[in-house]
Amino acid sequence: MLEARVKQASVLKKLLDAIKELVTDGNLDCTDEGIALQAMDNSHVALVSLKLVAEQFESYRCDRNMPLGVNLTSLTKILKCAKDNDVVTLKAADDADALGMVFESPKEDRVGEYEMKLMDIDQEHLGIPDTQYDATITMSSAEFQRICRDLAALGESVKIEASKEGVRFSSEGEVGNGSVLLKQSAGTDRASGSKRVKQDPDDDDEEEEEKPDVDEEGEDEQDDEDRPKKRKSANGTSKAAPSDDEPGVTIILEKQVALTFSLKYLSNFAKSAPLAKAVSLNMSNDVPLLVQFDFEQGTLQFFLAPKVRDHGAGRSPPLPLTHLSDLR
Amino acid sequence: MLEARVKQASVLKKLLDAIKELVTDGNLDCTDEGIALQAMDNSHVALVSLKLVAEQFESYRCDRNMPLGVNLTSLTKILKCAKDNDVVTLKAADDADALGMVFESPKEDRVGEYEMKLMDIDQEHLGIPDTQYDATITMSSAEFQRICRDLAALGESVKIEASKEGVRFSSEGEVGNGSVLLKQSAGTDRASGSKRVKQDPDDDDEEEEEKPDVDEEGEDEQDDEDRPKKRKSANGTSKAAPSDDEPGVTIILEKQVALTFSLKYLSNFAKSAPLAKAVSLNMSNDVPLLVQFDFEQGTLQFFLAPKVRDHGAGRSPPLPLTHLSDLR
DNA sequence: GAATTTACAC
DNA sequence: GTGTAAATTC
Repeated sequence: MLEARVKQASVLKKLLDAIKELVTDGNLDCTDEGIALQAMDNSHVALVSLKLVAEQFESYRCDRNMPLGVNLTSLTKILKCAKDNDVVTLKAADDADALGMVFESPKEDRVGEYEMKLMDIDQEHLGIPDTQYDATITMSSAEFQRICRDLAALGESVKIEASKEGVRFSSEGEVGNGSVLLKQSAGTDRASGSKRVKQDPDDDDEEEEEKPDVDEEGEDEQDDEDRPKKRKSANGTSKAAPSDDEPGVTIILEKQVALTFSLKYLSNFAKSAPLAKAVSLNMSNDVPLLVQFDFEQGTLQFFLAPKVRDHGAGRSPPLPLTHLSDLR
Repeated sequence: MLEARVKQASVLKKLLDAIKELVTDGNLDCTDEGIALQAMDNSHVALVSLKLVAEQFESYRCDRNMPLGVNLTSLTKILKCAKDNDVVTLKAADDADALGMVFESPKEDRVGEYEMKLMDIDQEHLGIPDTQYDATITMSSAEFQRICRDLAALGESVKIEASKEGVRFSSEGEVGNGSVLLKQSAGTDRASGSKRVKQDPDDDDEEEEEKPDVDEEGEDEQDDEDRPKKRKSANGTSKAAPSDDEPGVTIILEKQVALTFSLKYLSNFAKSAPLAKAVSLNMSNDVPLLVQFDFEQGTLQFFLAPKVRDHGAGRSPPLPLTHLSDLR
């Protein structure tokens, strides 16, 4: 049996807003480690992977592994019945054909109890390889969303180029061309040589926590320019930039990378911005992009294969990620 | 002749927004006591009864009784020509075939004059019986609206169950089931035995006025729990809970009641929420529900017959209230 | 919260 | 085709 308690309904609402347009049905895989959802998007082009870790629930109990097949549209409808500050308890009996949800107002003077029918979903569970990425960009998720929205007005795809100085997003279309260059924030230049460039979802560090005085090695290249005094610890790929207010831009670069992606999908990924102040874009040539949002309760990852290099002039659809091997 | 002056056009606007979807035409019955409108909804399932009392107008004069047949859609259009803070004067000559409206800005630097054609409407005037209700729930009108909206996403009808501990709204549908339980606020437990459970539209008490130090009898059952310290005076059925900020939930119970109603209609009633912070739900078994909003200028009542008990599984339309006798 | 757009209903 | 209500966006 499952009983998981979440302090703020708003977290779940934001999660569903973030993925419901990409995925309509999926299994909530409940284990003693937490709740995970992994699914291809409806056109089998992108992969969504959500992890909510058990420790970050207000309380969590899951006696046995169970995949709960949910329709995300229905789940969204029911979550709309919760106010943002409500405490949410997810409940499922071992043999349940329904997911129970209890919404309690902070003052405990209102209790909503809802039950949603479950469905059987064949789960092609993809083990996601622990890729070493050539380039990892950490930036404000809001800024990422803005750039996607702006460039989507111009063209269908965006070229993302990561270099030592910064990252450039550019798009071409009928009305015109556009590009946005984000320069790396001061004091965060981590060029090649560092072997910390990896995407490791099992990393135990706290997310969204600033630890300003625990900067490790690698500070030698840093010089104090009169830039915004946001110093990012940038400890690993899967970790978003610290979030005092607005995260700066951090680039960890093994190798220069330039890849082109469908803006339709990136814009969809960017809808997760309310979940986390920072987003990381992880790229290697000819490997699917990983767009990752780390928030207090867990991690939300999106994978998208790059477009083939420039034949078809942006008209070619993104590569489908149908098989696990495609993720390599 | 009629000449009635209203300080705030917004009150009339909110009133029209509240009922225009239910009723398209009706008679404004003008007497020296005030202005009343009573009409069945367009499908003759619900009854709307509005009373604006003469004393609560800024000035009021009505020499002889006259029913002014108005099209509420047209009236809404004309009221949109008034700003919320405008002073509105309604004018009608004794033999008038038109209703005159004057909108004056608070600074008196703008005057709008409008005239709306009247129509002849056969008025089947229903004397509404002064029912004693088994259960009277007073609660935040906004919360009532929220619950109707939430449950309408799940099913077509809602079961309302009033008991001593609280009131439960529940609905069942394809996606799932849902229920909301509101607990009675602390210090307001008024169980059976009290003979103050009646719906009396001629009650002279002030509405929406807190009189905190004039609590009458009936406080004996009250114990001080460490709940929110809103103590409601709960003086009578037709009186909404006091409204410092958010009214708590008050239940006056003669007898436990459980009735099922069409959510489409209840959601429509709930549109009156902007008129009053509190709403009262008055129920007896097999008798139409009374949903009542008390505001400074008067009272707005909605009556709706309950659905027949559970054959047809929520598909049966609500009972029409075609005849007065049905209201008993 | 307001304004716009879209969808539905008359 | 018009007008209103709901959904979405700013």
